[in-house]
Amino acid sequence: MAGRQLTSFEHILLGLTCATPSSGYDLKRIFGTTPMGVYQPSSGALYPALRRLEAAGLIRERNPSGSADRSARQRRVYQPTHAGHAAHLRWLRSPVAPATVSRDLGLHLIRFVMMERLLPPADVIAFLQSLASGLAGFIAQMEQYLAGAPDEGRHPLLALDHGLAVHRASLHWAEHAIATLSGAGRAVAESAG
Amino acid sequence: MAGRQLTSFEHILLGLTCATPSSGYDLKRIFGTTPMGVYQPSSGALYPALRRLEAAGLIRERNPSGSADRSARQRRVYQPTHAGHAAHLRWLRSPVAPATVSRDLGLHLIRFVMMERLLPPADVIAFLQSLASGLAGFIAQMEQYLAGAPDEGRHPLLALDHGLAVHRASLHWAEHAIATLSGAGRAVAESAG
DNA sequence: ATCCGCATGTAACCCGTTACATGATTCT
DNA sequence: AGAATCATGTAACGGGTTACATGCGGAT
Repeated sequence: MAGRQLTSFEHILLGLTCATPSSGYDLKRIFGTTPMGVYQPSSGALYPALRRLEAAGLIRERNPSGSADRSARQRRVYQPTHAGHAAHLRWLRSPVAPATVSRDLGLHLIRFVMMERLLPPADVIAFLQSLASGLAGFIAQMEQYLAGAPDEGRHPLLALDHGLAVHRASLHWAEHAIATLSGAGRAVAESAG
Repeated sequence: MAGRQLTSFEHILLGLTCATPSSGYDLKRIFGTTPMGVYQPSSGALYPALRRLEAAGLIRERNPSGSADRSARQRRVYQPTHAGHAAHLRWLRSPVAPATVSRDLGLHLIRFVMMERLLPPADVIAFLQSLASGLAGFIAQMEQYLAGAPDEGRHPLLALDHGLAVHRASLHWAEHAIATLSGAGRAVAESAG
């Protein structure tokens, strides 16, 4: 069973190997060339994390079949175990904590990307709705704060405006995504029905 | 001189003590009740950081005047030294690295807030302009990536849309802030002239 | 007298960064 | 053969989190 819960980084690595079995180097390149490859993990973070996932029984090395262990190094390709796949799905389905919706927004976006073809459309919609709800709550809090405690100078007010603007953009995006995906889901369901 | 460069956290603590001399507990409460007090530093992070800043000669304890050192504990209020004030100003004036404009956006916002009344309006405007320029570059990169490598599924494209939306919101905010502050600055200059 | 909140501090643990080391494969 | 790249790994270091320890102050 789970000794302790995984790091965000470990969850992401697990998800990537679930999508396509990869070696550490592959994963590094994925982070490097991927859309938002803003984060480039170091070797000292990547390989120990993979060993931890392996020790936890969530991923295993593919193709230990070659009998001769000579030249056994070079290109360890990892793939998820049953437990690993289950853990990944659990992570994808874990609820959006309203309190951390702002801080973990990037992580939620990564989860959203990884949900495709692993979660039924209804679950994805529900995820986006809870994300939107959390964002709306956060925005409401900021508006309330802004109404209650003004007069700290122009810059703090402008910074609050920034927070409001970007979170409203996220909220609008979530609503747009819900509309897009539920529309497509309905179309698929209709064409199949 | 500077033994090593400071952490972002240390820079923020230094800036807060520059704004108003504070004890560790004060700082903790500031993080707790401040607008975006999303981050609540732990005692194990806060107090060692203050000691590091003290050891670096950037802050010092106020009021060691009371001759009796008995009950010398309780409520150590820190204030910046000359070197600390200078270091803070250097940090506020440090250029916006275009490559990290997205990752460090929150930090740049904090810098912006702390610039008020410490930096001349022209420097603030220049800061916002370089921030806007970096954001525009980042947006252009994302648009280019989006045009070049499509067809990875709907979710990745939507996630990219999200990134574009929030960074466009940041860019618009920066332009609005520039307009607001330069307008106000001009008005002040005119009324003074 | 005691309990609770203020206030500072410390130790164990974990993990990421930096920098370096090493072996295999491919190119010239 | 030699150089560059692929590919994995390790050691030192730094700093944050968690959890615990401690002491002072005011309230009942």
